Amino acid sequence: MHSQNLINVITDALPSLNKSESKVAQVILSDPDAATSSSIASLARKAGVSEPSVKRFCKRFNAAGFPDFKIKLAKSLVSGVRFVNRNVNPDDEVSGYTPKIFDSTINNLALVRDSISHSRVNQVVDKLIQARRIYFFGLGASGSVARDAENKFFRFNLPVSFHDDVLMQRMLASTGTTGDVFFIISHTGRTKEVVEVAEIARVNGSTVIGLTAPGSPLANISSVTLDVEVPENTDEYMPMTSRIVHLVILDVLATGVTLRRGPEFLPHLEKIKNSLKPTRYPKDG
Amino acid sequence: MHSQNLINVITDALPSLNKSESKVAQVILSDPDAATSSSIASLARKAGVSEPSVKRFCKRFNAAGFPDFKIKLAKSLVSGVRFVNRNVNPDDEVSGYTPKIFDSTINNLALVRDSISHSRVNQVVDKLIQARRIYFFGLGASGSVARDAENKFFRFNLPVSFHDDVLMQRMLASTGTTGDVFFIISHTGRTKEVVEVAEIARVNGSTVIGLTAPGSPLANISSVTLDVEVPENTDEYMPMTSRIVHLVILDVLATGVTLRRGPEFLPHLEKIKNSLKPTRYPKDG
DNA sequence: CGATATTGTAGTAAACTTACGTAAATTGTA
DNA sequence: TACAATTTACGTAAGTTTACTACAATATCG
Repeated sequence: MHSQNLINVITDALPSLNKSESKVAQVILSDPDAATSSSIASLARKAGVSEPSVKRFCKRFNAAGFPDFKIKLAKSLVSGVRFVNRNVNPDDEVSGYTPKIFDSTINNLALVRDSISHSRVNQVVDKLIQARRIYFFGLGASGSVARDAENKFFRFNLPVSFHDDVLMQRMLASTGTTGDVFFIISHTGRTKEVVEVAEIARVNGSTVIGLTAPGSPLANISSVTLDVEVPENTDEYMPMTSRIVHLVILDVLATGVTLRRGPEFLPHLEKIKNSLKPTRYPKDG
Repeated sequence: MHSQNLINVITDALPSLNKSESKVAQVILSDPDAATSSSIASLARKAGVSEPSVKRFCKRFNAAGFPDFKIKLAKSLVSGVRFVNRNVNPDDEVSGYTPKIFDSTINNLALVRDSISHSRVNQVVDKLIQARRIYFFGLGASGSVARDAENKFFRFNLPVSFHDDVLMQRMLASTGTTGDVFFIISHTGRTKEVVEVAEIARVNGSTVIGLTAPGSPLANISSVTLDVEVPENTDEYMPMTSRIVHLVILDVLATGVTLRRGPEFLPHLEKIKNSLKPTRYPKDG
């Protein structure tokens, strides 16, 4: 799950490590950056273990040896150091919480980037391409995501709308038929109203695409699900980043649709872009 | 200009290198990834120079020695190869464009994370704390950002609203007074209607916060500006990422306000969170 | 108590660095 | 232009650090 990023891999493996290995892990996790620039000897000393123990630790994580491990660690650090244990503290200054919030968002994006199913994305693009019309539904924060999606997808010359009103959603779902796509966005996938709307839509033969948490009621009832597993908000001060991930996934889908449409579709997009020119102050002015 | 990334730094320095140094540079640039996993000896052999020449090369680029250089190079490879020149191609498969879109978003977030002015953030948090009421305004894609902002900020027990209707925006701006904050979101900062609304608001003594491009008309007329400089969309297929950056900045601001409110404010947030429980299917069920 | 897994010791090989010397290039001078 | 002086570039070889391997010791568990 926490694939790719060495730091996360080590963190995940922590409970399964033996004594000296976990000593090494702790030293590395406490200051990964320092680890990349230290020798096997000094690291061993710091951890209170022997050099071969460090080497074994490296091998355990699929590195050829210590130098190779350091390289892999360094690579993880680029988007990694910042990943670990960077919650906002009540006494943080601006310079403290600002990067933390950016980093946590970046972290979640990277996780989803590495775990998202490409075949699912393809399936969803298929459905969107074939759609007679598309409805984007969401409540609360997901409503904004749905609204943004409408703003992206109307460009495809398709009847597209967004709704954040449960009653409208219900009514529209009940009028849907085969060929209609209901794209339902929900962080938890457990909001009853939302799940019910999805049920109604499916009963009437429409396609339901769920952008939501895997295993959730909404995911189970959808025709196709795009799974987004963003860690629960344990910290009171940390904002919810699933919205952002949802938006980026919609960007991906829009790109997929654009590419399927082929280059002859580009002039159309250009036309829409240019339509806004008269509303703007020119760049020199 | 090409700072940060070692590969770019080496490329830029190429003309100023002497014979053996440029031999080393060429070998490294031709396969940087291989360079990170080879010894100083094998690299020297490949380049047809001596080992100390390689070492001098490393020192020239501010590395302590060859191992240190390899670490730095490895880091560059992650943030370099990934971030640089990863536009979507018309013939990309899902597995091609999906990570590219994530990466470009991540890249822009990282850029803003490192360049955003903390004192500005602080100033804006000040204004928001002192606000009698807050209006979030945006059009098009920025409308969704404004809507999301409303969804975050209503939690602070303040009169907050969002509007994506120009006429409403104008009218509200004209009724604003001292103590009212108009938070205006715009990617370009050049949409005439939006700039006019900002003007109207300021004339009436309200505070205008602009979340927009630096140097833009909107930025110039705002009381405080949060500058977001996201590179122009040269590639037809690349989605606009400024929305995402805007959302994260609003997360930062909301966090700032929460922290200022202090720990006695947490129960209030908790109450709002709990209010949604009855609308959801429980986690086990 | 025996078997297995874990950890450390010591020796060795490899990798990296430093010091020094030679060659090449550059500059100044006649 | 020719030639010496000086600087710069480069390589050799020795020295030092670093990392690895094989094996022994210790701990752990049935």
